[in-house]
Amino acid sequence: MAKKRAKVPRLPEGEIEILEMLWRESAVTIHGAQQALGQPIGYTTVQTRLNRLVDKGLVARTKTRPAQYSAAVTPAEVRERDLETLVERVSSGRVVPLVAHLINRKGVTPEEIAELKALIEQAEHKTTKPKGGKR
Amino acid sequence: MAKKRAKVPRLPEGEIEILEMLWRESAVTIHGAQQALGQPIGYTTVQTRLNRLVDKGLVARTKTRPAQYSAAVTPAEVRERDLETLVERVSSGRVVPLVAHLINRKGVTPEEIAELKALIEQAEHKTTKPKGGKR
DNA sequence: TGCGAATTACGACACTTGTCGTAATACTGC
DNA sequence: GCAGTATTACGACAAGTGTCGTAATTCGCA
Repeated sequence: MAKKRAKVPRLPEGEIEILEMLWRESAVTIHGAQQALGQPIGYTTVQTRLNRLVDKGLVARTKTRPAQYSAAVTPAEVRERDLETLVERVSSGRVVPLVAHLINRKGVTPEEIAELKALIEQAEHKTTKPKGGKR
Repeated sequence: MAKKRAKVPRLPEGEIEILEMLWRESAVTIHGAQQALGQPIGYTTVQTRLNRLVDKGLVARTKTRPAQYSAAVTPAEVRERDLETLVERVSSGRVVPLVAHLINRKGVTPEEIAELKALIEQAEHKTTKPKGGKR
C-alpha cells in the first residue's frame, strides 16, 4: 500500500513538474497528463512517473476505469518548503534582504509599488495591534 | 577535460550542500572539506562528490599537491537561479504575491517594516524617474 | 460472446548521486 | 634510494529518476 507521506521533502525538479501540471489540471487521465505536460514524452513514461508519485503518496489515483490522477499535496505544502529553504539560503532566514533582492532584480512597476505599500500597510496594522489575527 | 558550464541548472540538494561549504571555507583540501561538512561522511565520498562537481565545472581544483578545492560559481549565480525558479513557481513570476506570502508567513517586526518601507521608497524613485536607467 | 481497442501492469535500461574500497602515485625523512 | 605515509585515481554498488517497450487485462459493442 502506498504510504501516506505527511512531510514533503524537497522534491526533484521532475516531480514538481508533474505536480504543477496536476495543480493546474486538477484531475487527469494519463492521456490528459501527457497532453498537459506539453512535452514530447512517451505515454508510458508519463504513466510511470505518475504512478511513482502515487507510490510516494504525493498523487492520488481513482479506481475508475480510465484512472484519474490528482495531486495529493497542496501547492502550499510544497512551495512552503521551497520557500523556507530559499529564504534560508539567500538571507539566512531574513525576509528583508530577500525582498530587496526581489525588487532590485528586475525592477517593479509603479502598480507593484502601490501594492507593496498596501501590503506593508496591512502588516503594520497586524503588528501594531495584533488583536486577533487568524493564524 | 572538464567542460566549462556557463549556465547553472537547478542543482541537487547535495551539490548545493557542497557548494555552500565551499563558499564558507573559500578553499579547502579534501580533509578540510570533510571537516567542514561536519557530517560523518567517508573521505573518498567527499573526494568523489567534490571531483564530480569539478567535472561539471562548478568547482575548481588546484594542481598543487594537496589539491585545494574552491567554488567556481558564485552564490549569486546559484541563488539567482533558485530565486527565479521559485518566483515563477509561487506566483508565475509576479513579485508582489511572493512578498505577500513572505510577510504573512511568519510576520515581520516593526523594524523590518521600516526597512521594507525604505526599500519601496527607493524603488519608487528609481521607477518614477528612470533618468538614465542602464540596461 | 468474442474481438479489437483502450488501459494498466511490469520490467528494462541508462544516468545521476551518495557511499565506499582499493589500487596507483607522489612525497618526505632517513 | 627507499620505506612508509599522504593523496589521488578508479571503479563498484545501491537507490532514485527519466525513458520506454511489451505483456496482461478490461471494456464497449457488434
